[in-house]
Amino acid sequence: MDESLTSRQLTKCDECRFGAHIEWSELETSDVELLNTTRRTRSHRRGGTIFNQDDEPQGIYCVSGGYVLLWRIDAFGNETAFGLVGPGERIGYRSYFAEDRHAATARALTDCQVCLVPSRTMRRLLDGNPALVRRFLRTLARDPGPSDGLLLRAHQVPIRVRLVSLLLILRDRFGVRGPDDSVEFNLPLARQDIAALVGARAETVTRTIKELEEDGIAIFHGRHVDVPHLDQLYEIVGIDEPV
Amino acid sequence: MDESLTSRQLTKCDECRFGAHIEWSELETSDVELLNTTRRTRSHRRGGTIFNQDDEPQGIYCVSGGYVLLWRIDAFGNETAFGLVGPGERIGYRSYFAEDRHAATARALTDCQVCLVPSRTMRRLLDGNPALVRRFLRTLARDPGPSDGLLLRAHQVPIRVRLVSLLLILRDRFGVRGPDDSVEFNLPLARQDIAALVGARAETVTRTIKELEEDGIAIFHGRHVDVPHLDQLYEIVGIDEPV
DNA sequence: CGTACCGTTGAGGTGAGTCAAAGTAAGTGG
DNA sequence: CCACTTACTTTGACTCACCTCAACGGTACG
Repeated sequence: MDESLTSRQLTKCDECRFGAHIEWSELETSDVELLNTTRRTRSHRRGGTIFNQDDEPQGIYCVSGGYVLLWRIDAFGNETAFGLVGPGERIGYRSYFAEDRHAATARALTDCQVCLVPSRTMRRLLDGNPALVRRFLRTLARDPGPSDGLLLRAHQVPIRVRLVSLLLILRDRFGVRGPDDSVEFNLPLARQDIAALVGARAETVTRTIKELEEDGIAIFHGRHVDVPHLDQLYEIVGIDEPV
Repeated sequence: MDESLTSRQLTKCDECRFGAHIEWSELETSDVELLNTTRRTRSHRRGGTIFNQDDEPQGIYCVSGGYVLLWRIDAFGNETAFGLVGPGERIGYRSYFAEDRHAATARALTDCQVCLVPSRTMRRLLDGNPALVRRFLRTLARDPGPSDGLLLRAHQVPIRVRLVSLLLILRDRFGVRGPDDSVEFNLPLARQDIAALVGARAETVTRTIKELEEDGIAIFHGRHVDVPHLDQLYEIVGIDEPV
C-alpha cells in the first residue's frame, strides 16, 4: 500500500471511493485496510442473482457499480419488489443483523460489481467500533425494510399515481435533465419489474403507460422515457415539487 | 432496594418482570438500577396517545400493561396501522435509532401503562453495553417497520384472507382456547382499526365479517369473536397450521 | 432461424371503494 | 335516570380500477 497516501485518503475503500455519508466513513485506517483485504469483489451479469431469498447471509454487500433489484415472493406467491439499489449502497445488512435468512432476492438489473464484506470481517469491524454500530443502527432504522420500501404499494392510490411516484423516485438515479423542465430516463427495468415495484400487473403497467403517453406526460420507448414537463409529474402525485 | 434479592432477580425491571427474550436481559445489575431509577411510568386511558407522528423522540418506550396500536397517515392521507404492541414489548425504538421524528402515532387501545426510558438513559446503557446494542440491532432488523408490518396489506390477497390472517396473528395475544379446536377472542380493536390493519375500509370489514359469519367460520359479537374451528382459519389462508 | 422472453392489446369479470343514510352503542350532563 | 351528543357500526346501491385469461407482435440471442 502506498505510504504516501494521507490518512484521509486511506479512509476510502479501494473499490468504492465512498463519501462521508456511508457507514464505512466511521472506519479507522487500520479497519479500512481490513476491509480492503478481506472483501471479495464479484461481478454479475445482468439478470444474475447476488443472493437468494432464504439463503444464509454471508455478510454485507456493497454495490460499487450497476443496479440491483430487491424483491421477494410472499406467502401468497406474489412477487413484490421493494428496493432498487445502486452504487455506493449496501444490501443484505438487514438479514445480517437479524441473524436470519435473507428475506429477499437481489437480482442484478444491469451488469454490476458487488463487494461482499464477510461476516467475520463485519464482526471484527463492529466489535471495535461503536460509531460504526451506531451508523448501521441508523441505516437500519431508516430503511423501510422488505415491506413497502417505496411507499408505492398503498391501496387507494391509483397505479397511475404510483407509477409517476416511481418515476420521481428514480429521477435522482436515472433521470437526465433536458432542455426546459424536461427529463429523460434510461431505466434498467422491465415492465414486470415496474409492476412488481408499484404492486400491479405488467399488463396494467402497459396500459397506464399508454394513458400517460396519450396525456403527453411521459413518453416511453422501451426502457427510455421522455418527460417533457417535470411539473406535471408532481401535479399528478399532488405534492408540491421540493426545492 | 432489598439487599436480599439475588443478582438474578435484580436483572428484572421493577415494572415489567421481563423474561430473557427482551433486550434488557443483556443488562448488568447496575444498569438495571439505572433503568429503574430513570424510567418514567405513565398511564394512558383508552384512546390516549403515547406519542404522535412527527414528534421528536424522547427515548424508548416499554409497554408494561395494555395494548397499543401503531399507525400512520401517509403522504396520500391514508391511515395505515402496522403494529399492535402489548406487554413486554418496546415501541418508539425505530425513531430513536433513526435519529428522526416518529414515523407513527402510538394510540392506547386499552387503558395501559407505558414506561419511557429517556434518551439519556438509553445512551448510557448502549454506550457501555455492546451486547445490548447487538440486541437492538437484531430487534430492529427483524421488525418489518412502519410499512406492512403484518404483511396484511399485500395486493392480490382478498380482504377475507387478510382478515383471517389478522385473527391468526392476534391469536397469541387475544385468543383463548375453548373446547375442541375452538378459540375465543376479545379484541381491543374497533372496525376502523381492523380496517387500518388489513388495508381496507370499515364498511368492507363489516361485510367481510358478515361473510365469515354466514360461512360459520367466525362469529363476531362486537369485539368478541368466536371461532368454532381453528383449522378453518388456516385453510382459508392456505397455510398449514404450524405445530 | 428458431426459441424464449418481453411487451402489447382485447374482452370480460369482480372485489372493494364511494357515498349516503339509518341504526346502535357509549359517554356526558342536567 | 333520562335526554342529548358523539362516535361507531351496519346496510344498500352504484361504480370502476384493476385483475384474469388469452392471443399475438417484437425483439434478443444462441
